[in-house]
Amino acid sequence: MPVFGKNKVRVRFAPSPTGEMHLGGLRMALNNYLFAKHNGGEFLLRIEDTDQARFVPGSMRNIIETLKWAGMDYDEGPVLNGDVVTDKGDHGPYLQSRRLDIYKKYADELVANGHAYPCFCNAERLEQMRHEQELRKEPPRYDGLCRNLSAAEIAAKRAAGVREVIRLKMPQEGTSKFTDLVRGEIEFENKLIDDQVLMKSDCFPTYHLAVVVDDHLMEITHVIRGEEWISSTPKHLALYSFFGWKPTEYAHMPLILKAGGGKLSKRDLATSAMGYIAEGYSKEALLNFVALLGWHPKGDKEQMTIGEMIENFDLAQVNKAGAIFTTDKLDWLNGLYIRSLSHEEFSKQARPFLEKAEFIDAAFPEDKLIKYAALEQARIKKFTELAPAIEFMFKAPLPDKTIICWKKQEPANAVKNLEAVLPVIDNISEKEFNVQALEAAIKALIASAGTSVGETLWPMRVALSGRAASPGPFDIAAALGKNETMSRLQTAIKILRT
RNA sequence: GGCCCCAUCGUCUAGCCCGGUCUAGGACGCAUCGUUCUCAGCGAUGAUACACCGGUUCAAAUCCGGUUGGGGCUACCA
Repeated sequence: MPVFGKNKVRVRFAPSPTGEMHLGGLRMALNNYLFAKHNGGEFLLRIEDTDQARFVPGSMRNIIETLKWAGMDYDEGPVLNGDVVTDKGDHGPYLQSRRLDIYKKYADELVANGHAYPCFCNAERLEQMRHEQELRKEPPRYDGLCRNLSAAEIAAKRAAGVREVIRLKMPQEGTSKFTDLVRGEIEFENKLIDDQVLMKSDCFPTYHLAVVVDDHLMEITHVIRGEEWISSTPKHLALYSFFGWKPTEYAHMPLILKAGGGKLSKRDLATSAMGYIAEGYSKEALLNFVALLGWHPKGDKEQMTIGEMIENFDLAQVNKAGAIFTTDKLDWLNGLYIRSLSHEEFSKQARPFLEKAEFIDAAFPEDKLIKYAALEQARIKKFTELAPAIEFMFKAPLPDKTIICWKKQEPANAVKNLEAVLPVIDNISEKEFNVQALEAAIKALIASAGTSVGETLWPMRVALSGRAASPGPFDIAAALGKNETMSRLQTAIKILRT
């Protein structure tokens, strides 16, 4: 296991509770988790709820539940007991809204040391300022009006009750550079970087202050986050330097893009991570799929278990370009997963979907369901496709005459062949009514008649399934049982005779 | 507009750091064939990519420069 410095690797997943966790979040969490586990380190969860305007109640619960469902247990982070949030680990609290006094203390320290300053500009002035800058074709940024206020001026503003924020006093010379673990060296000119607001007028910190303070206090060693944060990294570096702290390592992951290009938003995804589960995807396939977005293991093996992903994960193998999100591979991966299951396990996992669709009830016998579900196991890509696929097993079909006949087959010929099948099937005992016995008996019948296989098997299969495309006739018959098989064949004969 | 990041099949990507073994590999998807009553599955085969222009070099997907294109940031959002 590689060890980074003297300290144990500690990484965090730090989402904002602004809605349900979507695939982008699941992917970021997974990248951090895999990195931690690969290096024998720790994985923490921190909730970045510093924007009261965007806060969505219940989203923290969704995040915690999604992580739990995905099997990404965090070593430290918030824990929900009913509606009460407690902390697991000794670097808490893990909700930023519960750390306000901490941020205040560090912001004050920055001001005291001349690395930050109170700013009294209101929203209107700021907007006006930006507008004018735009007209002059200048980059919009804070003009530094409050940068060098005297103590007396500050006192006067405060006495007058003007709302204030704390701004970072970004150095105006030199450059900031850092080595990104996936991109190499990145450099910015300091004078181009804005005096970022650190503390808002509601006394909440902005992301920039909170992330640096928390990552330091929580002893985070590696920040693995989205590429959209690259341009704010110099601000974070400045803070580390002002506090006299050692910055974390940085790895900026490529973004997931929507089909036409552009950042993937909640709207584009339509569904949350849990929504994909409701759609019938498995955890295994989803995690595997999401891991492959931007990362590729050495070698050609793309289907991996979580254990294999942990073993193989390497930031050096992360791609720099953004990945366009399409679900073809997810469907394939899910199909592989479904086919890898035993019939029993498949039926067990599929059952909740069938019950939820009110397709069967809780009383439906398990052994029967195993047989029915097995018929379509190799044919479906997600669990939600099972109900419509096996519906014919529950409801005897009334197929159209033209479908029952094979190719150009005459109805009379189909009737003849189905009638020949009847006694053969009747001859098989209930006890031996299985695929092998059925196949042997019926193939023998066809051989002795000297006809082509299709003119018997096709009408028989359609009689049983009602569909042009379906599982094979012997499989259906065996699952259906003798009585129902006989009955469906007779029904088909009647239809053909009308 | 400014700053930053990026650029290989339709998509996810390998290769790029350490130039020749790349007439560019794999996977998904697609097509065809085989197995087969059908569908699925499985097996085989096939089509499709180094954005462009220069430079360095005996040799460039790989190094350098530029162009173009895409993306991100440019909030008292994260």
